[in-house]
This record gives sequence, structure tokens and C-alpha cells, in this order.
Amino acid sequence: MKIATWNINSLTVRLPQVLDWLAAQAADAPVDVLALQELKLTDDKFPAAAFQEAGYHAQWFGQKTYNGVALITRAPVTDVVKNIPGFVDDMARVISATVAGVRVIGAYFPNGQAPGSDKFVYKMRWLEALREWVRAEMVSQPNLVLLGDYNITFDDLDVWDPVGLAGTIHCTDEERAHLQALIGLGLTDAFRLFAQPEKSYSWWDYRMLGFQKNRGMRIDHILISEALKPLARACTIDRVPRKNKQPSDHAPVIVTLDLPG
DNA sequence: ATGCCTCAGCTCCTGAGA
Repeated sequence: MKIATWNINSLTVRLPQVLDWLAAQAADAPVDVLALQELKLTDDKFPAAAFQEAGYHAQWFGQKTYNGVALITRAPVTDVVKNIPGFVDDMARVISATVAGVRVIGAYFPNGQAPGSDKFVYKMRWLEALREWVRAEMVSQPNLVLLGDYNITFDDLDVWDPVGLAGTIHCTDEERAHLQALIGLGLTDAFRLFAQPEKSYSWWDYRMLGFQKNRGMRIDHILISEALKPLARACTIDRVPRKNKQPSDHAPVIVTLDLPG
């Protein structure tokens, strides 16, 4: 079973790249679940037919201009939930479903803008609500994957310039404490289960030749539950789509689990 | 310096992203 996450920074612009990427992946092994973030379109504009024609089911939760998330799957899903139950939010950031016996939560974590800002306060509140909800979910869902654009680095290994960016957004102690609290629920960073190239990142600034100079951060993550940990076979970041013409600023992250898709 | 790209929208500038 292959599960992936990709912040595509406008599905309107990137739909052809998403379809191309799914087709290219299928040459090796098809992607069973793809969590998308930053659709930047309303529900009525979601290209459901295009995914259907490509052989995928789709669940989506859109929003005008900002945010918006989707789950693209090969198998039909059940129990679709949008956003964090009980947490009042006017932004479309989370979509969950059960696919082939795995509870998948795809999320676009708040950016937070800058420590101390209103958006940072919202990010902290959102992270707390997410954690308490995931904690409850894990009681009844042993096979759980929480993946998406976290907008948080784990540690200095995830940052191209850990000294220059110390304490800035995505790198603050407060954000990292929240990320570790998710780990504390019994989740594992699938990426670090495996040997990885040095300076592995999932996002690069569009400006200043960020990608070409590999000035990036690893902020897109796949966390897996204890029951799935022994089934993990690989976790990689696919830098190839970042080399596309008109790329997203994020690259897809992929985990392979020894489970039937 | 708060920009350098990129995207959406009350579109020829602005806000937001990260």
C-alpha cells in the first residue's frame, strides 16, 4: 500500500501535474492514497471527473482562495470526516476517511505566519484540538496515518539553515513541542525509520533559487501508528515534480506499507 | 528591505504563503 501527501498550491494550476505524477508512480506501484493540500478552490470547482477518468475516487473539502484538502484513492472509502470535530473553524484544513482498513487523516496545518501573531495563536489552538481528536481516534483506529503539510520541522536536520532560521516560523520550540506531542500519542515519523540523504527537504522557497540551492525545510510529514510501524517498507520525498515547469513549492512524500491496497 | 516567487481575486495591486 502506497500512501502519499502533496501540497500542490492550487489544484486548478497543478491538476495536470498531479495526474501525470499518479501515472508515473503507477509504472512502479500505483499510489493507493494521495492526500492533497492547498486546493485553493471551492467544492463546485473540484475536478472530480478528471480523477474518475484516471481511475481514482476522490473526497474533497474545498475553500475559496485558500486552504482546501482532498483524498484521492484507488479504493472506495468510508466514514469521511471534514475538519476536526468539535473545533469551530472557518478554514478547510482536514479530511479523513477509512481506506482498505487504514484510517487516513490528511491535513493542512496552519502556517502561523510569525511567532506571537494572531495566526500563530490560532496554529497553537488548532494543534491542541487536532491532538486531542487524534488521541481519541487512535483508541478505535489501530491502523492510523496522519499526513500532510504540517508547517513544522522536527529539528535542525529538517532545516537548511538551522542557525539563521532558529526561532522563526516552522522552527520554534512551541511548534516542535506540539509535533512531539503528536509523536507522544504513539505515532512515528515514517521518514526517519529509514536511512535518508543528508539535507532532505519537502519544501523550497520559490524565491532566491531555493530549490536549486537546496535551501529548504522538511515540513510535510507522514506519521504512522504503532500497528503500522512494522509494516513500513520505505518512505521517500520525490523531488522530481519540483523540477517541473510551474512547480508547486512542495514535493510529495510517499510511504510504502506492507499492506494490500 | 519584509523583498526576492507564485497564486487568487473586490485582478494591473494586495494578501498570504513559508
